Amino acid sequence: MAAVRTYVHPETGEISLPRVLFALSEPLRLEMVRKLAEEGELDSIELGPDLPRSTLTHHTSLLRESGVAFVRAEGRKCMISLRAEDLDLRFPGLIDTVLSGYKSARAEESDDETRGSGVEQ
Amino acid sequence: MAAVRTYVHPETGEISLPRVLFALSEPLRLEMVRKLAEEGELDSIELGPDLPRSTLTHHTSLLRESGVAFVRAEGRKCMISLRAEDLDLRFPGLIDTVLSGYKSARAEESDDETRGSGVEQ
DNA sequence: TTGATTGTGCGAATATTTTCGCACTATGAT
DNA sequence: ATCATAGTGCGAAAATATTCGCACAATCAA
Repeated sequence: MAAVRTYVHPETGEISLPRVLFALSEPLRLEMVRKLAEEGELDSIELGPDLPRSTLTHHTSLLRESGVAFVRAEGRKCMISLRAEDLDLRFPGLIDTVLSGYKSARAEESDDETRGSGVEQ
Repeated sequence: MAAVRTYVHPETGEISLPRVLFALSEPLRLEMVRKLAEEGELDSIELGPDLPRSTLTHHTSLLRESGVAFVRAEGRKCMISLRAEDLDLRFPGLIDTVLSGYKSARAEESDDETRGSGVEQ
């Protein structure tokens, strides 16, 4: 037999704005969310290849508990996806504006690096 | 003479997304930001009438340092305003979507209260 | 069944945040 | 000058968050 791993998720209507913002305020998690938005469902190792496992679990749990991510067991793996539709129902436009702001700030940073170091491709 | 109180603010281009999200992830500060958005410039006491002064200073400093609020001395008072234009230049739409999400979640909560307690106005 | 892989949960160390009293400075009113 | 008011900054306590080793459970493959 098999006690399949299950995960509890807040319902869409119960997702709390401060908790979502808090989840997104951590650079590591913000980057995870970007990956999920761009690449769709990922297993947790793809989400944080260099992190110790227990640290990874910590962050994915936080994303799940805050309503940002949906988690399901798939064999040994742990598949994670962004709850984009739910978030958009609950807080319309939020994830999009956060991610596009993140993207443009990142683009700017790599500009800086390129100019600052004289690196040219 | 008089060493007038001055406040340092990050430039628009230096405002960091995680820091802004973190600033907004605290319920107390989120409520402050809502007040600032709705009522315009306020002095710090209007922003947190029931808070101890040093706690108030802590939160307004955090809002200022994260680029969310602009602070200026006015006599003895400390006038605080939302850096709405700067934030919108840096992270277009962010503050609006956060505040409208906050508003609708709040509306829903008071719905709950009303229904739950049978209170009717 | 054995072994390798993936994830979980505990517990402890560390770091960060929050709260707030208190002494102090700046300002304005009398 | 004196007094009351508003705000700041320090420092300490408490609360939270983060990191991660380690033992363990679940799954799959051989």
